Amino acid sequence: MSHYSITTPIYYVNAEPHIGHTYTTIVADTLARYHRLAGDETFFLTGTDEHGDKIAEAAAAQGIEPRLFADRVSGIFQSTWETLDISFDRFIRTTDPEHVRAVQHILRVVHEKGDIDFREYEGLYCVGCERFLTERDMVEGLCRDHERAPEKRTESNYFFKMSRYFGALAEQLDAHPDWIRPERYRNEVVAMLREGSGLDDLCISRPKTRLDWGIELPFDADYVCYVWFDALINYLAGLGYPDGPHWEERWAGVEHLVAKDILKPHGVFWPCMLMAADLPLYRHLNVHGYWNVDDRKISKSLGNMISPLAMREQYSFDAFRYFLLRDMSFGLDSSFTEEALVTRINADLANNLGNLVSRTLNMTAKFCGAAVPAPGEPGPLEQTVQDAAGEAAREVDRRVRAMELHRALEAIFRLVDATNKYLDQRAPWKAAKQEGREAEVATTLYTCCQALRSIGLLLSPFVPEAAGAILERIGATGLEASARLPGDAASWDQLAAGTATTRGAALFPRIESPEADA
RNA sequence: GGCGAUGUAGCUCAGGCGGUUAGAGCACUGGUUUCAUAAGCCGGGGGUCGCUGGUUCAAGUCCAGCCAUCGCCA
Repeated sequence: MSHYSITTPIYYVNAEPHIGHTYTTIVADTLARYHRLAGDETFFLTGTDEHGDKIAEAAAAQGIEPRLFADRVSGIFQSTWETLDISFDRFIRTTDPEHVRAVQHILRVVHEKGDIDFREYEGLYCVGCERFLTERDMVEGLCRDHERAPEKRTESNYFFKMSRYFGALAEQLDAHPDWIRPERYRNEVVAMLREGSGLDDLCISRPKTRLDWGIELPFDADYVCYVWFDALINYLAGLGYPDGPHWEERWAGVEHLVAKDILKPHGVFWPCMLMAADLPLYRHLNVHGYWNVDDRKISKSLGNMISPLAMREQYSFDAFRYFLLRDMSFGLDSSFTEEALVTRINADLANNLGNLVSRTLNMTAKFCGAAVPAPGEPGPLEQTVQDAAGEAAREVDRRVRAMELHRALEAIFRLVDATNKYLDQRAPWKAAKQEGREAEVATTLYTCCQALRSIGLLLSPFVPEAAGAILERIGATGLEASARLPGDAASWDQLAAGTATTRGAALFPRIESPEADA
């Protein structure tokens, strides 16, 4: 039994779920569902990141405790994913006791190893920002945000001596070219590690006098752990580290999924931390691009964040899922527009897939008594459909494992096209009007039902609800729970003749008014 | 300023180690069908493969320079 674990980043609770969070989560969900169907022992981890000054400030602005604020927003994330039927196995919060314990455990290990230093430094501190400023925070010596002069201050903090692992990290990147993928992001990390790129040891603490909303350092009660050293460890804690029953197997098969903005922490900090803690590295870091909306960056002020619940309300969540998975080339940026969404839904889901389901089941009802017909001997045309199913199954498997979900969907739709074409070639609506061609009609519709079985299985990780409906209508209810991919999607003669079929309403109705606004 | 990525039909993208008339989907368009969600199926138009120069018998495919866009770093 091979293990497969997939993680999303833990989402920072300073915003509610939008298209960016949703994309990452859907990709992870699709991968998790695929690997479960492929027979892997699968674990899907997501959650929320809740510490830090931004949350402390946001809570203060509302006059509530940080914990309460975090509870609220974290609750929104969790319930949103539940509403959307995201199949996560664990929703971890950085405020969970297990997480706190794991962070303190790693801190202790790395500290005892001598990889954490206490250093005093002097810098320019802005009282308004409550933090030290860097060059880029200042304009003509003044704080960019507060337009006041920062004051010189000294402070002491703990530093993770990360730089001592840069050599080993560079070797890892060299030895495993696809460890960080797509390649463009691997190249960026390689560049970060080159001499003179300015990457240095990592400050991992804040004095409690300045920030107390965090995890206390186990070796100094005056400090809390800061940002990445806290957040990244969720990946271990969520799998059961350090003393849960399965964390080692789960960890051995772990795949991280992140957007490109957090490449550095995941591509550099995290592997260095793991090496310092003498833990194995993750299997892959998979990096995707940004969704722009109407060709602009998403932002609170523009109000173009795109709520997944609103999309579900308006188009069905499967349709939205399909669009996101199909229209973004994994790794590249992509643009969301309502128009592109509607075009996709109509062209692929309504015209090709939905209509195929509809015409197949209508004719099965009309000509075969609403039951899977008993097929006769398959001819060469039937063979082309079966071949197309086999090819789709193989290609989907390859593409999913290479993180090319958009290409996997493309492959499934080649099977849909092949089936539509086959149906036209056989034209059972004509044959049904002629004497003595009943067997041919039965074979034709049986072949279409078989193709729908393959399509339904292959599609189920991508659009679970719609795929389940397809299988249900051809009398294979729940098949996706027990099937094995890719093999079962290519196997033929699996439908029992006589099983009742259902016509059902349009799976994906055409959307006629593209001017609708979300 | 340094490093890197990208630039292929109106749009979104494919095009392992260079080799017949450069591909797909969408969009557009001609035909056809009626089982079906006015969907399907058959056919068609449309590209100086960013620009310039070079290597080669042969280059979107290799090299150099330039332009544009973007990213990372400083």
